[in-house]
Amino acid sequence: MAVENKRPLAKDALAFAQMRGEAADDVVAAVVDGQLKDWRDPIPEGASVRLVHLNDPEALQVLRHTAAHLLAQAALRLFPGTKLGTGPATQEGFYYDMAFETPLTQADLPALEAEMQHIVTERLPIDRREVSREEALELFAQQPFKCEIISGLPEGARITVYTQGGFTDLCAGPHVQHTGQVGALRLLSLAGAYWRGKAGNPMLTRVYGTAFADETALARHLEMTEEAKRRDHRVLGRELKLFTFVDEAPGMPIFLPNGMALRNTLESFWREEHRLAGYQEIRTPMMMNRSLWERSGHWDHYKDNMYFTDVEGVPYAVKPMNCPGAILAYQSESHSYRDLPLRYAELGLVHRFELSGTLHGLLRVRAFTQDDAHLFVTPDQMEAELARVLELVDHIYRVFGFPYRVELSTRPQDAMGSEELWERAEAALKQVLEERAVPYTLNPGEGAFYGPKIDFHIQDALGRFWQCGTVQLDFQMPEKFAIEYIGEDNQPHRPIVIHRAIFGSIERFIAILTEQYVGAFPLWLAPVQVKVLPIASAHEAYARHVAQYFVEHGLRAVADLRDGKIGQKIRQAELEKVPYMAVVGNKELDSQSVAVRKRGVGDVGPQPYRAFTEELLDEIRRQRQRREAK
RNA sequence: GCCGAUGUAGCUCAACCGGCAGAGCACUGGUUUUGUAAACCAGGGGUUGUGGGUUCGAGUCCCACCGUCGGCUCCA
Repeated sequence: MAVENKRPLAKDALAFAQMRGEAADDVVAAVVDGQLKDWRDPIPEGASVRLVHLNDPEALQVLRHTAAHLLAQAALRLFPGTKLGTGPATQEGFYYDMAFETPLTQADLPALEAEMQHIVTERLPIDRREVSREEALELFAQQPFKCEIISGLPEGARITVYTQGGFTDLCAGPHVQHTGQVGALRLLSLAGAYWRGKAGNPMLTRVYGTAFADETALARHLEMTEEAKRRDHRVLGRELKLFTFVDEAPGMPIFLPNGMALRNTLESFWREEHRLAGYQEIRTPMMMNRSLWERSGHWDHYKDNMYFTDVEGVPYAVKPMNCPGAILAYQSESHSYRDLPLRYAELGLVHRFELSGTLHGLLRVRAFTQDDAHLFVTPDQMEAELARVLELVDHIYRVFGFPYRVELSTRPQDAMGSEELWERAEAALKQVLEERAVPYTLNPGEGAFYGPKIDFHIQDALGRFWQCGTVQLDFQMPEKFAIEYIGEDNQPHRPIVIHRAIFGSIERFIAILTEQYVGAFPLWLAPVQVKVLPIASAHEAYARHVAQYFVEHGLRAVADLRDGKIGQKIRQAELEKVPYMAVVGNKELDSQSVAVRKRGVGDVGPQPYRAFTEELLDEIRRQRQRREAK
């Protein structure tokens, strides 16, 4: 039943539009003093107002929120007895979490979508009403999840319900004027989701969909989703033979020669940058006696994510982190304050047990290599050293051209150590960020168990953010292991440890690189940099000679000596996304040259192969040292 | 781990209501000697993820386990 407003609202956005002599039909919300408001909200005297029309960007979230209500309404029409959870709009569309009496399957989606379309054509007006808590509880007596939400609302909270046709939902809004304004919608997928996102709660069925003002915009969005699939690093990883996964080692990638070439390039670049930044490389054991992990606190705080084994009755743990090993390295000799800051870098392969459902290609694995480092510093050096780390992170990310986002994560629930030390550590990280004017967001309660951290999230080509770099302050490990240095006063002092990683995990970084470049890696990273393609078997020896010359001069080159036509060899090299092809036939043989073909461009003309080599080497140098002019 | 889906040749995918497991690409052999995105002919390749069950008969139906995919939770 439609609900009438007993008292007409003061002046709402529609009235406002009419007052200004504008069309009000397609007004779906208003931005009042910078905040998105329901069009039904009264507009206070003197506020700054911008009307949001159906085709404005802000309208999308309003329209999608309404689409979620359409979904709930359709579900109740088709499956009475369905219990409703919540149904918000998202970046990409909307979803609604519901508990169905019989499990919903993919096959039910078309009928559900058709019912939604039907409601759109009904053009049902959407009315809002404010209700008391008692009234709300009565209204949703059949909806236990809604009752839970209502009961959880703070005293005196404004409770609103929206009604369209016979369907009423508890909702804070905003919503469009009538269901006909949801111009184009599509149900996409089904998933399970814990009620209120808590693992102990019942699992609801989440139906995902998306909605737009019109079909054209929807079609464009679906096309972009298709495009996104082409960039998936798992697909590209197989096509380009970078890595593979086997059932025998879930979540543990096998790096194939191409992936290994890419990886080695990243690692040698990383080693060089760290050498210049004053780091020394170490390597620590893959597994160590369990007692070490008991001492470090990992046993208490990280046991569920670790792998264990027994050798001759001695319990061992496979390392999930590199820090204890680095501490042992530090302890191998006594240190003076003159040694500090001491920077131990380690490309450390760690194993972490992750729940099976969370694995995702190279982005989420159970075995990965952290480009780790542990910096041992005096309290005085802490801030300068943190600043140096931020600079190195920035420097390395610039080479890849990634924009990144910074988050400061603070004390978690199961934190180790005193509150006072935590506060000091958090203050130090905050200060360094603020001094350098790095924009960051606060992530309360998300720190590591031994200290707060600054995380670097890199956006992939599809706009998703992944945590890569991390800088963590640790006052705990030095205490646990009682490490020290001799100060100027000839007395022992406790150093502070800074843990940090820049790629984060080489595996994850490679996944992001792959998606970023759609597999077409820049020359310096490409697994095969140049492929020599002989026209006919008569040019085989020359092709081999040229390829060998490339290899001897530091290029990753191969010759395609198969019996086949040049067109076929080119096609294959293009599909393999090899940056350069060097075609050799009679002309090239006579002039000691190669006919250069550039990936994605085509034939760019002949060149003496020696000069071509120099050009490639130069291009590689430039790419590897790319700096943004400051 | 949880919810749902799914698993056929190295890859992408066929195989009706339960009735002889197939194609393209890739691979191997041969023919061909080729000039900028796919030459031609032939051949090999499978205990249909694993283990049970139903049935005269299972890729197909049922159960369990494993992997994968989409999410949730978690995280580099």
